[in-house]
Amino acid sequence: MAIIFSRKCELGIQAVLYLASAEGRDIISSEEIANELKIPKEFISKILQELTASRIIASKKGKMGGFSLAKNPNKIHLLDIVLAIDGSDIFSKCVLGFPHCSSETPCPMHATWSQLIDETFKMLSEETIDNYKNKVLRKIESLK
Amino acid sequence: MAIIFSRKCELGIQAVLYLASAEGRDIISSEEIANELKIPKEFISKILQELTASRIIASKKGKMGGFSLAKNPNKIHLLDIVLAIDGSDIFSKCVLGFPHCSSETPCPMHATWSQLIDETFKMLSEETIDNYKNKVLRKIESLK
DNA sequence: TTTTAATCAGACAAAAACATCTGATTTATA
DNA sequence: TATAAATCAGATGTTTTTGTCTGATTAAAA
Repeated sequence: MAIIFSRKCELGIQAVLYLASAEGRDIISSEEIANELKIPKEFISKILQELTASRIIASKKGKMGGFSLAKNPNKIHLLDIVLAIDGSDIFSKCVLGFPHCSSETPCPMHATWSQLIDETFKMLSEETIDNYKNKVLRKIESLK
Repeated sequence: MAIIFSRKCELGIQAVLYLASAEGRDIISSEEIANELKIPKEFISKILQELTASRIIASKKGKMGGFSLAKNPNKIHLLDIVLAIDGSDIFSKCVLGFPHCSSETPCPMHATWSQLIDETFKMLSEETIDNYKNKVLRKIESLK
């Protein structure tokens, strides 16, 4: 089966969007995020740790601890999260799995695929969490 | 790590392109394909079996047996191979992994992502094996 | 008719991704 | 100061994907 983003990356984006949507409320626990997004607490905790290490979000330990965005949501791009969790392979690796695929030794699909990937990269690097944070609450409603 | 096509799908496209590039030569063994593409014979054999079952390629059993395209290369689209091996999830599943994502209950990225996926679908459904078969030989040269 | 060389089918093995568990550490509050 | 509630770190378990192996079947050629 083909996939675009790993499960960890999907949930990482969901979680960051949820944190952005909770503006005004200082700190959110991993338990609340897990409950709202209907995903396992243990798994999202691991992902939140990775995002904290990448300084996309910040954590506060101890009682009343939890997570918050590390910067203004209009400064966090979708691309930041994708690179932090999945890395850059999707943008650089050969779509047909050939080794050393480049414009010098292109695979058959290199030219056509590059265009689509460039567009995808552009979108992810331009769109910010701020642009999406309101939409996530509506989606969460539909999960209930 | 994120991926687009599964490894089986990558190699499936490679193999079909190789068969297309060998026009005039009636039948090609899985061993030749494996040697040329520098991939394990056993693995590509399994993939060739799947492509045979989907009637994208045809097989001939027994001594001097092997594989050939099941139809004219300008009738085989990249999409046919992707659907046969990876299915349609990549075109229909939510990019953020939410359940039941649609234009009625869209995820935050639904609209932007749909555009990119539609373009990708269009490309894969329009481009034929015929358009790419010559390029694969040049790529194979670079593997040697 | 026997041998040889190929695909086919299904079981098996290894690696990666996904998910969970346990215990340590941190910090607010009673 | 003791307790409770949170993150953190690392080990462990499970599932999926990737890759391999074995034996059966098929068909060409000696």
